[in-house]
Amino acid sequence: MAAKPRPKSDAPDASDRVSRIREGVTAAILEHRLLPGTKLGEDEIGEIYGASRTLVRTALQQLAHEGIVNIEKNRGAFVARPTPADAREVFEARRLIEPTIVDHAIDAVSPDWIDRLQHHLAEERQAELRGDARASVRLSGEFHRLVAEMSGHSIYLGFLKELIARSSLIILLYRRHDTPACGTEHHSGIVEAIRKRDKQAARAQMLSHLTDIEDELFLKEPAADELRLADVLGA
Amino acid sequence: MAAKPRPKSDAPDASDRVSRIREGVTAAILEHRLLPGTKLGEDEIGEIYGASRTLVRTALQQLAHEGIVNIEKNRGAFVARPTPADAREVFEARRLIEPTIVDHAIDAVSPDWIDRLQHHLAEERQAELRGDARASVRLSGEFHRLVAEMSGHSIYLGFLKELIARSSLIILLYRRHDTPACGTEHHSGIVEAIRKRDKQAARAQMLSHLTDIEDELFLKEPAADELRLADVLGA
DNA sequence: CGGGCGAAGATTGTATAAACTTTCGCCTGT
DNA sequence: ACAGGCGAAAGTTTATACAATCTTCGCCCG
Repeated sequence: MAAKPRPKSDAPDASDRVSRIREGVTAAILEHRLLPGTKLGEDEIGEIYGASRTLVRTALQQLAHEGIVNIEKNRGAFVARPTPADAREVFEARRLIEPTIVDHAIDAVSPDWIDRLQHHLAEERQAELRGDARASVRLSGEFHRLVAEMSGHSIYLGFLKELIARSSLIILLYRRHDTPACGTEHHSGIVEAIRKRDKQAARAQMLSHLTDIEDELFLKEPAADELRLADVLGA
Repeated sequence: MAAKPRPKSDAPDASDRVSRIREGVTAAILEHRLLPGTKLGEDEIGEIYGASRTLVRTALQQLAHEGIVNIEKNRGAFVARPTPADAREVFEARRLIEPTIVDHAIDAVSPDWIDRLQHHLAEERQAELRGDARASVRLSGEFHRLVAEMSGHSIYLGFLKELIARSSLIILLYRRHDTPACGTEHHSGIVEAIRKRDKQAARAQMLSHLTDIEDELFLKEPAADELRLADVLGA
């Protein structure tokens, strides 16, 4: 069954050079190493990955389609800066989609998947324990992606990938305290519900988890740091 | 042909040459003039639109991301051929998202929007009356997009655009009879419910409308025409 | 001394050319 | 006659060169 005569074009083909660039930049954004508004010069990135501008451009266009990069004509690519309105839309969409995703995940549950989830939880706890904020942020998002992969719905998975990436930027911009981005114990509870095949509980916990995250945000028009100046003057 | 003297227009995308290609090809696919599996050669398209392969390639990559074109490495771009499993996922996603969209549309209702919807219904009826199947197919999809635009949710709108485009391919491949793709009278009923601000009725009618469409499909593994051979041998 | 104009530098947008992959016809050997 | 492989042709992928545009900084004028 491992035979893959024709790998689907959507496969996470890590050997592809464009994908390496895209995933590298995505990781940097999701780990909050690249801040919103940062200019992503084509030559600059090309130098780093040893690729020509053609490939860099392709990768940046994909990221723009995913909503985590803005491309301004004749000016270049920048890490996106979601507005509070964007933030509300993203979380509303997640509250709509993710409960349904866990439903399907439970339909597809298997010991193998439970193992994967538990292993992921262990990684999350480990990162949190050693105070690795970047890994924590990344793993928090990956948990949700893992559940979506488990559900087997490629459409929902694709949508959720976009929503998670944007959420990471939103949390960076608008969170109130320095609280850990995503409560690991919430994830643990969701895994428990999945293991018990308790759809009701899983949906409810996922929903309240998402609500908790959004409640930690301060979604007022003045963005986050010193950059509201740019917003006020640029609007 | 001289370049368009529109130097400062920050129009969304309509004046962009890449967008013209993308929208042209999209329209051809949505109107069922380009059939699934059709090869989309870069030279071929470039010739038609008077553009170099660079721009064509950009457009095709965007279409691939939207799911209506498959790009096979070193082989080229082809109009996508959704599987029955894809079809079920697409319609499940639509049943999840679109009722919520009409809810928001009702929150944003205004006489201007009602006018636009009514005008669209008139166009639909006109196309159906003169037996213009291609226009009917396109307008059916555009109705749903219009409601999504009305809702003001850019995230939902983006998702739905993808789902509508894929739906058009699915309907082409799997519909049972030559019934009109999308009942105009259903749309009319939905508009009425929106006009009356009756969320309950609007949601219900949208849901049953989508269910009706899916029920018209024959989603068995042997795809449509002669191409199941490729599936059997390729699996 | 402040502000606007203009040229140089830098960066992106587009086109073209080189390199590689696949495909298909044709030829040879059995 | 047919299977198998060689080779040219077509097409895609990547790189590079050129054109257009924006930004920056210096200079001149008020």
